[in-house]
Amino acid sequence: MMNNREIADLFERVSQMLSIRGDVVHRVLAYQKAAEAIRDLGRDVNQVYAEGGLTEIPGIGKTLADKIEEMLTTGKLEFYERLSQEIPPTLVDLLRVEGLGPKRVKQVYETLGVTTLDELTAVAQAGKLKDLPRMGAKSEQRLLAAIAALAKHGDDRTPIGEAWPVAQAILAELQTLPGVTKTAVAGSLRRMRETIGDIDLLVAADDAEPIMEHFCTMPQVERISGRGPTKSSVILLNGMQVDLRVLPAARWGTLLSYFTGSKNHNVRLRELALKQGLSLNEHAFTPVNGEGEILCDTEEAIYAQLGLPYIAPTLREDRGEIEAALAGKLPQIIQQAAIISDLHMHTTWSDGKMTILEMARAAQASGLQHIAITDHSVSLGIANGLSIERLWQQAEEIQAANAELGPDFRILHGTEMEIKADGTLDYPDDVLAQLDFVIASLHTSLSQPQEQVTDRLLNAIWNPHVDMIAHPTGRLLPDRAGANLDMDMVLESAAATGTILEINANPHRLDLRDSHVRRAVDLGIKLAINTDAHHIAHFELRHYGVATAQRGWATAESIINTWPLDKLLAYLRRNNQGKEMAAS
DNA sequence: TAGTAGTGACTAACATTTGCCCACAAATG
Repeated sequence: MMNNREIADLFERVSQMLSIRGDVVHRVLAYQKAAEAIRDLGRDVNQVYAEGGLTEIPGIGKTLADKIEEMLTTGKLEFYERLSQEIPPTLVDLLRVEGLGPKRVKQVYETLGVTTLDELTAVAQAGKLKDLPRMGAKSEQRLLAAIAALAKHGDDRTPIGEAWPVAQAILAELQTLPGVTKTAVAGSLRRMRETIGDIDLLVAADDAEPIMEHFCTMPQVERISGRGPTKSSVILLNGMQVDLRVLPAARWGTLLSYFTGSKNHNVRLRELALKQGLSLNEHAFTPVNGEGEILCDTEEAIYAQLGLPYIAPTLREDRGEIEAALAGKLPQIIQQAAIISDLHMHTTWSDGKMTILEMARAAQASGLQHIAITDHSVSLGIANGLSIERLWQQAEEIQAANAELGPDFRILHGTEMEIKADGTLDYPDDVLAQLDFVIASLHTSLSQPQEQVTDRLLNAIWNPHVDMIAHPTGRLLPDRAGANLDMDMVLESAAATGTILEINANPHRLDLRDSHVRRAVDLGIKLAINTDAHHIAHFELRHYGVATAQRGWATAESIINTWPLDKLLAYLRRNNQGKEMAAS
């Protein structure tokens, strides 16, 4: 049985093979779009197929639905096998080389018989590339350098938590240069995607040259991959690519909008502009037949010109936000300022680095009104999980801390309890009943078969005392995929029981991920944005979680961290009673 | 290829910068 990722990967591959073959762009795009749609579906494609709903997925018509059916039922795709006879699938690897596109790949395949990266390296070293039409010695050397760079750094996307600080540091430096009036992060980093391909930076200044010069000669630059009057691109020593664009401040809005993307969102905006007889680019709106640029110094002005309400960067993925904006149905997405609690954190009682009081004081100082202390449970020995006896000792310390902090702040006593490999929970019900907030989590045996690991999670969800499931899949970006959960069942059960699902704000987790958040919101599931802090410094990671919630179109009402304490406690009480009644 | 209109055919994605070779491919959102 193939899963979403496998089907998306195969469609992606087909799309690239078609582009090498030179097929019409619409066909290439259709497979590309289908790959994205399946990858970000937020549901198991097998389930959708079983319901007969494949063609309701945007971008999936009859032809592609048939192909998905073939893959799901036979595990293969005849079309791909046939295409492979014509275009060797290994050619797709060549596209990863910077500077090699579909046309060149086809050229080296047809003229030199090159099908792999190794063969490409060999012909380049032998000097056979430079004699091809429209190639030369420079191109050959460039390609060899690009192949070396690929081998050294790979082309994997970077987790946002690693890219963000790098971008902020460079931006802070550029900000100090003379003539710089504005700076911004753009691209997928501004849209807060969970992983980042490259860092896009913008600067407003009238004279770009000195800024480009400074940018290209920063000590952390390994090499310059492009340098022009308004746009430069460098590779850092850590392998990350950083692009910089410099334009005058009067064009800031169009520049920021263009560079923030997504590409598909931009295309949609430009289509809308064309319907008004205006061409939109990063410089301005320009009447298609005539003079008179319309400059936009803010993004708001662009959307206003197009007759749309402002669309936040975290929504700009062409996943229905344009249609929603046109219909006046954009969600009022959650804002970080609305958050008044953090319900998942650790202290020195288990594997945290700070005491209960230190965590509480820092949380209060950062504007929160209540928190839950949720140390690990007994069976997670590696994290010094709490025995029942120590749990009650901790309760006393929390009581004392609450007394000390006074009425304006409240510490809830909770736990992050193991869901053990056999599916049982780490504390008995009578213990859980005495806690303010019970989290259940998977940390071990994540690689169990889907049914088994899903059953473990469902058992926890249906327990009357379990209030929330933390980081449901247990994934770690970029390398650990997490448990192979049946998310449809997990989400349906959470909806049925009122069990809260966490959006873990740690940028290596962001779990639930955005597409699952979107689906959870549709199902009316309540969500929590928690930092899972092991140190007060980790409270600063909250914005990653907020952004993920925004990317899932979550409103404040869906996020329990915006609720006052009495509302939260009433919800938890009502839910526990509801589950108990359902169980009896 | 998808979508729409109508059962086979037609239309449909924007707009730029850079490098390098000499008219275009690749890369960017």
